[in-house]
Amino acid sequence: MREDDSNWFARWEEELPPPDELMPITQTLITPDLALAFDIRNPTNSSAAAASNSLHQNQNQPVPPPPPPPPLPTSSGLPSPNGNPSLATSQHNSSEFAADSSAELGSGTGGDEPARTLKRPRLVWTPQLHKRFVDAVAHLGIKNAVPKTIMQLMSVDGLTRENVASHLQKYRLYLKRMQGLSSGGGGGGGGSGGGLSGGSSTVGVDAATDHLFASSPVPAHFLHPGRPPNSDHFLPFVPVSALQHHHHQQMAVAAAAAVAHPQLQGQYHRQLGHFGSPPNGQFDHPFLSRPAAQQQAVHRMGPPVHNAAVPGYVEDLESANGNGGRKVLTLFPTGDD
DNA sequence: GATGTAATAT
DNA sequence: AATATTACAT
Repeated sequence: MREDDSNWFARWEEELPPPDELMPITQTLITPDLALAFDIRNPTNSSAAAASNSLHQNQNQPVPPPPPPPPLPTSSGLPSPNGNPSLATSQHNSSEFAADSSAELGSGTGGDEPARTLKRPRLVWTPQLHKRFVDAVAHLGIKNAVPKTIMQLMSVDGLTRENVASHLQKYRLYLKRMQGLSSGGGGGGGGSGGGLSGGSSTVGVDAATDHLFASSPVPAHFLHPGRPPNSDHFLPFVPVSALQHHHHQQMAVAAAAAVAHPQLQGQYHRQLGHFGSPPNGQFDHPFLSRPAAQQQAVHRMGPPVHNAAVPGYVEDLESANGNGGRKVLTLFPTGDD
């Protein structure tokens, strides 16, 4: 029963809202989007990456040697690039600013700005993004396909050379392995799923990111070194710039970052490249399980390469970020494949 | 410095 | 598991 109202002051503490109901004040002070406006990011990337990232890679074609990809008229109206995975399970992610202000007021603590301490979230290689990658490699040719150039060709903002390098490394292993156990079958290319399901018995133990790699057809010449790609057959590389339609404010960002722990992790999020989307209605999966699915009902042009019905690669996005609670950077896929 | 590769870390 | 990071050789 109630004691005495006069004693309320004795237990005022109990009236306080539980910790889980508290929201850091910093949360509402500065929105992530606002943060973007100031281009707060981590300078860990090399100048090249930074340059490429910071600037709009409009018609800019930083790829001197290789054959210039012809602009393809992608009739994709690009409805709304909002097919954004998880955008802001925001909680106290703006910690950077909190730290920032406190740091400044606190008398320049060592001067380590959060902006410099920020770590960018892990990149999530969506099938779409991977395809972009493959296309880039295909057009560059195996020889010129080095991280830097690939990165440039991909024109995906936020993508770093290391991202590509890491991915490339794995991808090469994948190709290697594929050559081993698939000469004619097409286990490799078309994605006849059979190729990789069996289980790494032939060559070494490698196979982890295969689903991803399998989601995108592998250009033939990848497996047969010694024959230069005839010309440009595929790769409707569409200069992202072409589609860059800026209208209202900022359209929802393409990247998503989720924070989980109040660690010293700032959040990074910015407009990530929404690469062109060659019309295609093949991959219009509801990419996300969340109420934010992206749908692109475009039409396809022409299948340059035979691609078997690729199994809907619809891994739960959750599986990617559903882990302990690391934040992940997801370049949103512009439905195309 | 950029790259390739293996090993290791998160 | 999927990426990132590191170490070392090129």
